[in-house]
Amino acid sequence: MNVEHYADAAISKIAAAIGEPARARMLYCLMDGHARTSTELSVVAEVSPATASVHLNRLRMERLVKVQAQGKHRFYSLDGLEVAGALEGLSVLAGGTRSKFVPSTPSRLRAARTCYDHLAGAVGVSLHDRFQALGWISAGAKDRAGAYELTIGGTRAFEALGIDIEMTRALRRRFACACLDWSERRPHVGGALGAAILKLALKRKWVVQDLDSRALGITNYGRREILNRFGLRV
Amino acid sequence: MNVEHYADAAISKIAAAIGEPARARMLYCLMDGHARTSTELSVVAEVSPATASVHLNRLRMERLVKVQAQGKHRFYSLDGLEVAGALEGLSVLAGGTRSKFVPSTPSRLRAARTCYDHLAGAVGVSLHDRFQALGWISAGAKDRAGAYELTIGGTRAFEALGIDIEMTRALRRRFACACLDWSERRPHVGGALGAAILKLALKRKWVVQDLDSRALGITNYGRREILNRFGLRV
DNA sequence: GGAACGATTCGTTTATGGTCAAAGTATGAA
DNA sequence: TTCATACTTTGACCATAAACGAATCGTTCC
Repeated sequence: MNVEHYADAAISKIAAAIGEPARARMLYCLMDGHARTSTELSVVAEVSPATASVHLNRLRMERLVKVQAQGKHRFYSLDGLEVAGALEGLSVLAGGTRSKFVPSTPSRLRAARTCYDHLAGAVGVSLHDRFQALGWISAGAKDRAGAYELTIGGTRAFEALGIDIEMTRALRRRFACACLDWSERRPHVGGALGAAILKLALKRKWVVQDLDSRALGITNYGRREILNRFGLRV
Repeated sequence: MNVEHYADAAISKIAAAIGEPARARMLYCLMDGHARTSTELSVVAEVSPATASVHLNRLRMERLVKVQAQGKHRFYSLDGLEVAGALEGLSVLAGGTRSKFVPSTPSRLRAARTCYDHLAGAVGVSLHDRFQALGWISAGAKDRAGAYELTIGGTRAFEALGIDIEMTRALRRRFACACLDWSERRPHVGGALGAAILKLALKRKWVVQDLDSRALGITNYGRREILNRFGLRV
């Protein structure tokens, strides 16, 4: 086996991994920072699940994506910010001066949107910051990067809003974690707690879901509620 | 013809262009910022001139390199800093943390080296600045970007050093131009005059050439001469 | 246990694209 | 003009890898 150890060879392998339409579509889709299953990505890439699996395996070999098993699902996501950085470098070339991939999405996506199953966009980030400022959540232990602990006050507050924390904790997934929002470049609340918050916001009609996109519309009622309850003007 | 107009498609085409070993070698080689002929690049890429030509044509289509015809030579160089930026983004992934392409070249390259057929590196840049300060060369007309004019004093001075200016002018190539030095990020003297200066420096044994690289060694004699003649400590 | 589902592996087909020899074009030198 | 050099284009060949159906593996839910 001929081991290549020159930088240009390493670059070419990585670029080749990106340079296949189906794989590029997957990576581009994952640039919003959240994980997706191989089936979801096969739809995005417009290939069969079998083909998507092969592609994802290759991307994993090249350290472009990482995978996290969760029950019978396997969630794929970009393996680090450097990967997003490299993709952005390429997109600068791709788009000429009109780069900036995220702003190319409708601007309403920036205000509020779903990120897999939780609340993202400017609203998601604002809430995240507010929850921290109010002392409802706090950064978890060092060894569990990005995880959040719920404080006693936070538990009471979320319960008061109508979220069943005990049941949320019982779900087989990370309870609460920092999910990096690519357009905002700042984290919002992900995990089971994030999902519960989105569910609540939808149930209470603070936001309404766009059927064929990840965009969320904030209702006037929701705007008032968020201002009153969290002191946030959105 | 199905026109793709999504960013992921554009990214994949560009990444595919980079993701071929021979092309990656060419691009990586051009990251030092100076232009090379297709023949030179065919050696770097370890393919035949014909194959190199095909590759370079594709890189040109993707706006990764640009070409500048000069007599029967065609000089290829990276098409803009964005390209170097994108390549660096990839090299971060490729090399882990050991990226930084330019500093990876031996530090002696920074002192003095050849740039195609003329003198580059810190010494080349210093001399360029000194020639301007002494009023030997001056920036040419606006419409000939990067070209230099030789002043009357400069003509006398170079003639006194032993450079046949009339003959140098007769060569079918740009007489004198600013050649951007990637490691220094500042220009040195290129063109026929630059080549004549290097030839002189080699003939007078101010510098000696490393056989298997572009590095130049400055002799003690050369150090003294450059100090005496130009007032430069190198 | 077994049914249902998600995901991966295997085997085969197909096509894209890298390769170079040879011919062609363009420029410079004698 | 003629030759030499630098480079590109063309055409034919071949290897790599992308694609999918079918079979398999692994997990969850009755």
